[in-house]
Amino acid sequence: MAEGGSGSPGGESLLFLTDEQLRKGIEAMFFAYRGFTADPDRILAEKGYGRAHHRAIHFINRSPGTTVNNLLGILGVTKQSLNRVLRALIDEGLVESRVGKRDKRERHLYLTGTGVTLETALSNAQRARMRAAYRVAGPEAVAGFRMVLEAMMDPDMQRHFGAVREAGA
Amino acid sequence: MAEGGSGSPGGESLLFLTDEQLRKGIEAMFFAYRGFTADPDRILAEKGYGRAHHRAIHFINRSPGTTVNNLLGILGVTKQSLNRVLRALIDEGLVESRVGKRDKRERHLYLTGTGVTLETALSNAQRARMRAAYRVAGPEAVAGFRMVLEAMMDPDMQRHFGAVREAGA
DNA sequence: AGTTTATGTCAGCCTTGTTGACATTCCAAG
DNA sequence: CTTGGAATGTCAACAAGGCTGACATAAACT
Repeated sequence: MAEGGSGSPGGESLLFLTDEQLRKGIEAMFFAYRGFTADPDRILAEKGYGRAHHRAIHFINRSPGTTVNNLLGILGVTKQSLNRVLRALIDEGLVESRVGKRDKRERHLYLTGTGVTLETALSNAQRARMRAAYRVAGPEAVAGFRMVLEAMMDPDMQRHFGAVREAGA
Repeated sequence: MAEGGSGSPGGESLLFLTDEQLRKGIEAMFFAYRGFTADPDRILAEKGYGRAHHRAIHFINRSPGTTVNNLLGILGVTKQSLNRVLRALIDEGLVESRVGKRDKRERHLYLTGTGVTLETALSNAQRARMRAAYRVAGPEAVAGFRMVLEAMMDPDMQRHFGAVREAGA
């Protein structure tokens, strides 16, 4: 179907990027993102949480002691939206909020034992899916995967990507 | 941080997939998906539409004449949710709904001229972003990217992926 | 004739995003 | 010391877009 008529239809002739090939990339992102979130979503639904809670938990786990403002920058939502989610997590004992030592306005966020337990369950599920995909695709594909994804981010987000700084309380 | 201590920390030794490398893959998906939807989101917001409308428009454009049931399977939402979106698009003249010739229960969906115009704007923006990412990453990376994404999909969705059948009215 | 299928629609609820307004705390500059 | 502004929290209201349940209709199938 409108593959170009020339050679190999498997998507190999990638020097010319036809609209059709780009369309497939777009749809691949759509379908893959759904698969990517499916397993955590199931776990979260059982506990009465949503994807927003997952994101907060993930980034607090990645950078323990991160501040609310920091999280806001990474997650790209309003403080009100984040606050609603954080309040639930704090009230239910998954996240601890400590007043900053140097700057007492800041709140530093940490996962509690319960929080770590949920985070582990979530990321185990997600890692299993990703590991399976990696295994099917092979090592070179993984490198390409990451390279394309990184190039697709907004520049501001590339800054946050992969940076695990411990954010001293 | 827990990068393994051995060789190249850039994420090259991909035969052993450390949790840290998988975490980076997970975050890459998160940040990249945001970048991926950012441009269309801006265009949609101007017109008073959302991502749900975009998805409907995209798949109707991909498979003109597709039925509502078909779309439901692809999009993975309830008919009530989809119907709300479709009603808006039909009322505002972006989508046309034709009663099926063979089976008159079915409605076949088509983009109108206006619908095609918006679709073009949306996919131009998205394709530009993807083309830029592809160019930065190179042809081999693109192949890997697509391979990993396809492996990350739910099996049911792999069925829909890339299939452009014209769905005879 | 009765059942199933495809669709539409109404009502209500939830999550998660938004804006706007306002209070508190507290660092830092004047 | 006072004031400005930054960081945070919180209240209210709203919208998009998911969801469930219930019900209606028309057409197809058996």
